[in-house]
Amino acid sequence: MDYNHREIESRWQQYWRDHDTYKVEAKPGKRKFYVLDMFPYPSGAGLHVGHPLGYIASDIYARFKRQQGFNVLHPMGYDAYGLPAEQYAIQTGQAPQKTTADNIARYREQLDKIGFSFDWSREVRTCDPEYYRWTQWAFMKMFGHYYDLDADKALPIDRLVERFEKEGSKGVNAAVSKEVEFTADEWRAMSRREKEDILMLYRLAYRAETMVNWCEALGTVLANDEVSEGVSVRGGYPVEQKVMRQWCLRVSAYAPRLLADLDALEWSDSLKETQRNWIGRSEGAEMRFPVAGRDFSLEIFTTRADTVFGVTFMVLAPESEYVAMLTAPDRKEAVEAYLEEVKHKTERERQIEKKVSGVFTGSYAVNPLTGKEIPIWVSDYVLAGYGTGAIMAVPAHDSRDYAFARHFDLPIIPLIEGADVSGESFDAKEGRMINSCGPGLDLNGLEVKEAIAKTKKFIKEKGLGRVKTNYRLRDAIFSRQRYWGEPFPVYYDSEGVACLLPENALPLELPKVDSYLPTSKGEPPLGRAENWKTPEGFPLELCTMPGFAGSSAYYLRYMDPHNPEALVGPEADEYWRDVDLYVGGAEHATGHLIYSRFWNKFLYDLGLVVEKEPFRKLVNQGMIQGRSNFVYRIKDTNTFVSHGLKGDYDVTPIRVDINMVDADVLDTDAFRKWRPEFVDAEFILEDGRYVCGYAVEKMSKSMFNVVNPDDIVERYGADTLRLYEMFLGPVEQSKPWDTNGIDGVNRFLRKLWNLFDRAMEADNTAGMTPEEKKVVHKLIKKVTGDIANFSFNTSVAAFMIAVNDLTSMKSTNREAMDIITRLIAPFAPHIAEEFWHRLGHEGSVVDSEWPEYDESALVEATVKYPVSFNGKTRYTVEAPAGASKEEVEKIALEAEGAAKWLADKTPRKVIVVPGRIVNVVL
RNA sequence: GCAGGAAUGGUGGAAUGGUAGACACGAAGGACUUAAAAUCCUUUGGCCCUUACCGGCUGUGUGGGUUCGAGUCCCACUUCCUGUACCA
Repeated sequence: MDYNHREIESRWQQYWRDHDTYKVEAKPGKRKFYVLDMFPYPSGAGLHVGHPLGYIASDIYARFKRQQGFNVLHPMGYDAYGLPAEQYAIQTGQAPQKTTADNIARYREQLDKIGFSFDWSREVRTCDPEYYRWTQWAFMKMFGHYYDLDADKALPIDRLVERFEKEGSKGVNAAVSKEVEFTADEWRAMSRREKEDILMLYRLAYRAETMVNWCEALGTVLANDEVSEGVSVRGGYPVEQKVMRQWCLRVSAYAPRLLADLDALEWSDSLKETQRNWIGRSEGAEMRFPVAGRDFSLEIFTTRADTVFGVTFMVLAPESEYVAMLTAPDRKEAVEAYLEEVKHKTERERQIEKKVSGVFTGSYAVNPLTGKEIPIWVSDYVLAGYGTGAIMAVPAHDSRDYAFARHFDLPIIPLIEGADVSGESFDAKEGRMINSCGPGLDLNGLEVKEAIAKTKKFIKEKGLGRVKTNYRLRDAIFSRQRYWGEPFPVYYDSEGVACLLPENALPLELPKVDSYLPTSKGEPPLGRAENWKTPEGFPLELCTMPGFAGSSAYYLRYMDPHNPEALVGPEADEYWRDVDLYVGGAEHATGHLIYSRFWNKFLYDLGLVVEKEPFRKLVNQGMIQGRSNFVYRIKDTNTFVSHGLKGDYDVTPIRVDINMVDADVLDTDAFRKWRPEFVDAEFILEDGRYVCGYAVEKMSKSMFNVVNPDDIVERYGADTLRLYEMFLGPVEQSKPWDTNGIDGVNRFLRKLWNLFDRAMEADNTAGMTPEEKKVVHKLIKKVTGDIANFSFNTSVAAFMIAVNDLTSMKSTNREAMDIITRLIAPFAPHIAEEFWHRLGHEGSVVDSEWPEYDESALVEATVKYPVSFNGKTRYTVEAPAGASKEEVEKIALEAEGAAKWLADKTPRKVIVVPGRIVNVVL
């Protein structure tokens, strides 16, 4: 009987469906294991061979754990809200509800063909009202809480109101957008509107003015990467900087915990490091510089308190509130001109150009340590969003300040012994201080680190400022002027105050609209929805939530997907707790993986989840890149020249569909038929063939390099696809897709099939021979270890070796086949299921027991000899079965010289092979 | 600039500090076949020696170091990838 993958795979997939094989329930008392994949965005292009890479790896792991006796939760769903569906809707008028549902159906069909062990009864879709009611619910909870820094957790906003009523803002230590001070009496005297405005500064989900890229023509906010040189990438419409009222999440309040809890996670160092950088903790001091002739001070943040004696000017961010306050009347025109210039640049442009620009305000600050007056400037190299939006400039020891000082010819005072600042600044935090002595503080001769500590202490004692830790992590902007997302459960009352809908109004369903464009008044598309108001007639929020909203807590919903009372019920949460293994791309390092951790910590503070971190172990699978092919058109002709000859012509490379190319040789007839403009194409061939060039790029439809897993499954089978994707190399590594090796993997499965067939025919009921036992147990040991280490390519290789060995020893042993069936079940579940039933077992191989290996089976085939050594020590030499006693002894004795360093140690075992010592075991 | 990672045959890639190149692809040769496909066998890092598959030398980006022994550990450098970037 031949290996017929089509028949086997469709039969067992049907069996799994019929028997609900992958359905899982919480079983208190049984060890749980939660394996999760980052759920996909169902794009119109369908899955390509890169998508399943991580899913296959996690599926193998999930099946392995299940065979080891764990109760494994392995769900799947769809991150269904997103921009592409909306763009498509705008272009075609098709409802995103419909296109998304179609795409999901297609994804499901493709996923099913690969034989994953997902429990589909737990599927979630972020665009499903029964799911997103919990996204809206979480938002409401965040709106209703603030972050108390003394309790170091989120507390109900009512508690804050109580304190305000009793004591005003005094003693309240909370994460806040802007410090405000008021007494209890003042609070009580405030209007409702005023109180709400104050509370908005504290809420974890809050509305605030934020700087955005606004494109008038498109009627929407654009991300920085959607803007280039002041115009929108799409359409080329002008874009300006604009302050807009946006919903935000106070993620920054959790920065210290997000940083601290990173340590205990089993994530890759690089990913943890990326998150640490993103959170960006820096310790420093906040200092006040009095403004000359005025009764207020400029607050700045610095990590280099030691360099105060070298401050020769101050710089404000253009958006800083200080600018208006400090601009002298005679400088007003110049400053305003500069602000206008900056306004038309995007933040990104400001960063890329790096052209030094700025303007003097006409005001001076007083250096609190020297009493000297220093000019205050405005420049866009200072960011409004970090620290206080103002800096003290130390040109000798900061490269940005240095460039600015050189450009505007401001003084530069070196503060570190031996630092040459004639050509560039000396930024390193090392060396001995000089020129740093003033009234009350002398830093001269101190090391930089000592000087920083001493200065911090000084400014604290003298009341010049305070020690402060800053974080780079900013609050997340949570509004989008788009249609295809979760509506906010928010309305605006007659005073314009943002209010929550009652919880029983959830889910607030996304209404139908007739067009997905902004309204003529420039409102988001929801402005077109009929009756988009509360029963009382108050208008509902028109923005929707961003993509990361729905993906922030989906892992919790899988635990208890049909619970109508809660996102996750306490029993389900107590049992499943957290994700033991999370597999997905590293591109989410600073997005989803921060937001999810934040979301989880918030729910943890509320006592709704038991674990403070959602993802215990994380594996980032590499990307599978595409291999694009190119043809070379000679400029202004319809003649194409083969890759090797293109150097002789002036050519334009054009991507061609890889389906028309076989081993880089173009099918010229197919190419002529591909596009009307190529019908008359002429070719200049080499050796009678047209050879294409190639490049490794992202796999994408627009690059014509997409390989569809369905085609591979159809031709070779799902088991081959699964094994091959694992065999390509380490899961974590990115690699281009190439089909060259796939025959080898398919050949292996056919060999395994034949080996099994012969074993069944032989009807051999004897036990394994020592040789068979050795092969099989070596395999158990290797595969068990490799799966645990996520090293699937080497396990596939181990299977190949074992099958080759058993084939060449003409093994027909059923016990050996039984063990191999269980071992290969996670990798190639269809063929394993087939074997399992042919071996006469009941039930699915999914529930078979993972084999234990027998160390003695491995040692048995190895000879051990006692050998005397140095006339004192006795130890054993372990050698392959083939080596003779004399040979081994001789080698061991010859190695005596090399082993002399062992003189005062007692070796237990020296492992040798003919020719040299391999290992000395102490 | 900063951070993290990587560099091994024609290719993808293996190697708890212990026979480098597992396994696979590709290539070459052979068997079977009218032929092809499929399958099977042999060879396959480089160089050298030999009638004799015996043997030798060399070899994991470069230069040093630690070690009886280094692809692996340490230092410096080169190149590439990935992330991030005026964060004071």
